[in-house]
Amino acid sequence: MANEKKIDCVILGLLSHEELTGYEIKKRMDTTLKYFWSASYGSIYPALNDLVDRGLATKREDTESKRNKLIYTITENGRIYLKKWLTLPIEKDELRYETLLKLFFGNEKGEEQAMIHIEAFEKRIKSELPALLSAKTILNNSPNEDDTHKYYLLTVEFGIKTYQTYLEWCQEAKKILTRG
Amino acid sequence: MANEKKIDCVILGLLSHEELTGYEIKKRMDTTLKYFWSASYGSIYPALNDLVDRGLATKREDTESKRNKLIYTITENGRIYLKKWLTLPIEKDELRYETLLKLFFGNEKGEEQAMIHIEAFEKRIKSELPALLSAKTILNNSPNEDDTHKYYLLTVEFGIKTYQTYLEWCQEAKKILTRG
DNA sequence: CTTACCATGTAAGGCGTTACATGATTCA
DNA sequence: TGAATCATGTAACGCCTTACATGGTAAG
Repeated sequence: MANEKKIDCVILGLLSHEELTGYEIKKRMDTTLKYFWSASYGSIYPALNDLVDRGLATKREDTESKRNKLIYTITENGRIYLKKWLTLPIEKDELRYETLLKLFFGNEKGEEQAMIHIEAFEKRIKSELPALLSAKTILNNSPNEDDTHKYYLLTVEFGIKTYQTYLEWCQEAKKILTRG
Repeated sequence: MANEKKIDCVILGLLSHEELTGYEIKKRMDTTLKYFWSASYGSIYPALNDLVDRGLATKREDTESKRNKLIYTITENGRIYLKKWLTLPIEKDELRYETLLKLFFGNEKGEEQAMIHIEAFEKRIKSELPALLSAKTILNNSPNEDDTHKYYLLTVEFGIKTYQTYLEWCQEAKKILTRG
């Protein structure tokens, strides 16, 4: 019962909110979860079939749509599995920023090059922040019966706060670079 | 010439500062770099031998120490390789926080469980922050000839700022959880 | 004298991405 | 009618961690 694969848990988590196709799961990953998690089709589709095999989800064809959709639903066992995982302590929070790695060794190429990386970073963060801010507005204006929005808000708030701090750091970093 | 493996670049970066053994490289990873990068012996030792095979580093036995040390030195080609990598645009900055994942699906187990995860996160951050703060003090009081300390400071500053923000978020998150 | 740490490595296996392969539908 | 998007999947491959294996040295 140990060794819960993260990909299984994310998918079950998403399915605990609503029925979804593999394609839709990928979309959630790329929008809602992308600030703290990611996954590719190459891991999602096999995982979905695996979940069905283990009785944690069921699969059915969508008859209403014209498209060849396969809709996945979480089962009672799937919900139990998810809940169990949720109570386990966090194994790993990992941050892997190539930007910081290159800055750390920045003396080898000098200030100009370091500045380029900082500015690229700043640009990316600035471009992603609006989506988070609008998500917050939407969530605050649409409370829902179950508390899903509240928990979603927790992660959005994390994103906003850290991204704003990243931008402050960019200013500070440029100052450190150009002084001395 | 493309497809620079990150592990090679980190090692070359560390070697660009000073000669090191594989064991010492691992130590740097676990202290200095751990806030934004990590690697295990299982990737470090093979990578080191590979770097030697490709002429990017040299290996020699330490005759002075009583221990069986293998000291690695970056070569001129290694330095060229490193510099080249430093000029390439960042491919990926990745954050993968299981804490946020579990909070996102938190409604399934409720407030109490979510609170446990937030407090565990808070505790971890609080325990790691002092090392960053003391690193900053040390770096500010020991400027060096080459600018390595300045670039190191950039990443330390990033760590301090984000960790402090994480702690602020913890307070905010608890408020969001217990209200409404 | 034994615990902690120094020190180097390998093998198996897990996990995941990338690239490929295919085809339907919607929209301009 | 052609591009974008919807939609599902597989195969190859890469990269890394975990666990194992081994032994020396320093310190209490």
